[in-house]
Amino acid sequence: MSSQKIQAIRGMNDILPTQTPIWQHIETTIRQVLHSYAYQEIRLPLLEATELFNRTIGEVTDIVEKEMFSFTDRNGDRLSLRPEGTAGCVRAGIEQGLFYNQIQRLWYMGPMFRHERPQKGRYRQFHQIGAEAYGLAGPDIDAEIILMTARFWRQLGLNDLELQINSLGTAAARAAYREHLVNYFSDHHKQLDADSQRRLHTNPLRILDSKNPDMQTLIEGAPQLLEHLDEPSQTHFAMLKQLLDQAGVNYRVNPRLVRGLDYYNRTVFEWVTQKLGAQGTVCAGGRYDTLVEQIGGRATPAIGFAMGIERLVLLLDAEMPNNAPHIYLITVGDEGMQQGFRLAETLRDAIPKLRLLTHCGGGRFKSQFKRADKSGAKIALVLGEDEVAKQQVTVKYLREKQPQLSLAQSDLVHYLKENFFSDS
RNA sequence: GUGGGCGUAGCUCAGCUGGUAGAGCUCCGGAUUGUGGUUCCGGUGGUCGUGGGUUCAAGCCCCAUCGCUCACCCCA
Repeated sequence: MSSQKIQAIRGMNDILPTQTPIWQHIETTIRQVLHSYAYQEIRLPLLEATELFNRTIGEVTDIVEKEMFSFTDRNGDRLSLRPEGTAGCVRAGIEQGLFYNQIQRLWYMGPMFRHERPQKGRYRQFHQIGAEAYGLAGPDIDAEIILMTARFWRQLGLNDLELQINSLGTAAARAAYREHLVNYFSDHHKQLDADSQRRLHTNPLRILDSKNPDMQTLIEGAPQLLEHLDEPSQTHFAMLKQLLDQAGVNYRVNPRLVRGLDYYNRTVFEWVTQKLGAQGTVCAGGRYDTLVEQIGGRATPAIGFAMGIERLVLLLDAEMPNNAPHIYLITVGDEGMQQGFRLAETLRDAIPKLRLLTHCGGGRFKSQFKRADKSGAKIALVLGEDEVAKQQVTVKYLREKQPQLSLAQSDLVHYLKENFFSDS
């Protein structure tokens, strides 16, 4: 590779035709489930004022300073490519009055951008599908959201994801717990690794997430958030678990499941897999009752989640739906080509579901049949000199032992409908 | 930002102690003048990521640099 060759931006991937069928399959499946819960699509800009993200995640300086795609436009405004969907959704909801004494169940889908070092399942442009419910404070909507995600995996045929849930309580309860935790880890300061000593000052809850094996016994002994929950949060969490139990959804309460940002409260959940290396979270969600107010709206309870499509693609890679054409049309000579085009358009008019690939570029029968085979088509239609002269078409089966046959061109639509598309 | 692994044909990769660049797949053509998939034969395709150095000689050794990848950090 010459260094002058123009390449894609690091961490931004081309999704090639071999991959798009699985993307389409995931998108349509998830969309269908979202509609079955009566969630409504919202489409939002990819670009927002940097200030919007500063307000929501501003307390974590690393994210704002290093991990967003931000720039100054010609007017001198600071803009950022959206690193996630919630901030823009909340902004739009406030701006358009969607939250004013209203309940909203919304979903979105699209690319997000994070300026991080790429690794497996983690890219600079990645794609999320998310859903958010506004205006509901109770555990019932938490359960609805989680049940909906469980249905996604059933519909997609993913059965080895684990649901982990936890409650972070209220901000006040968490602040109190945070003090307990800091005291505990400070007492064992010498056992903390360098990263965790830093976290002690920046985000002590994150120490619980440490991957360092040497830290695990210390973490086991740490005070647990669930034991320091305020009473209403305990009730809320208990009811959520009851609703999940009733629905037959399995889960594991993971007391160490925390969030990097402060605006989360009460319910948090993740669907995780062991199959994707270090990036095992396929879907993550939680309640953020203070976020709307934080961005400048009236206090509005909210819960939402987002899932990474790339990770679903990695998990579902083996089972690609078949998008091969049904029919490959072979023609020889100018007359054949002309009749072929007319015939092809007639077929597409008559059978909208038909995937018909018309040979282009000329060539002899042999090479055209080779391409017909490679295309994956079930049937080759042949229009050579003989057929043209008789207004016929030859039907040859490429995948099964059946003698080829010749039909009048005018009978072809009937023949195909009869044998392959009886329902259309 | 930090650390490991890897850059050789469109793809997957081999290349010994430094001695003229290889295979499989793909693609094109032929065996078969209107019939694919199996088989056989032939062909196209390379600045060995890039730049420098050592050497009679570098894909291989040394330095630098770019890229990919996995992990750490972070995780909205």
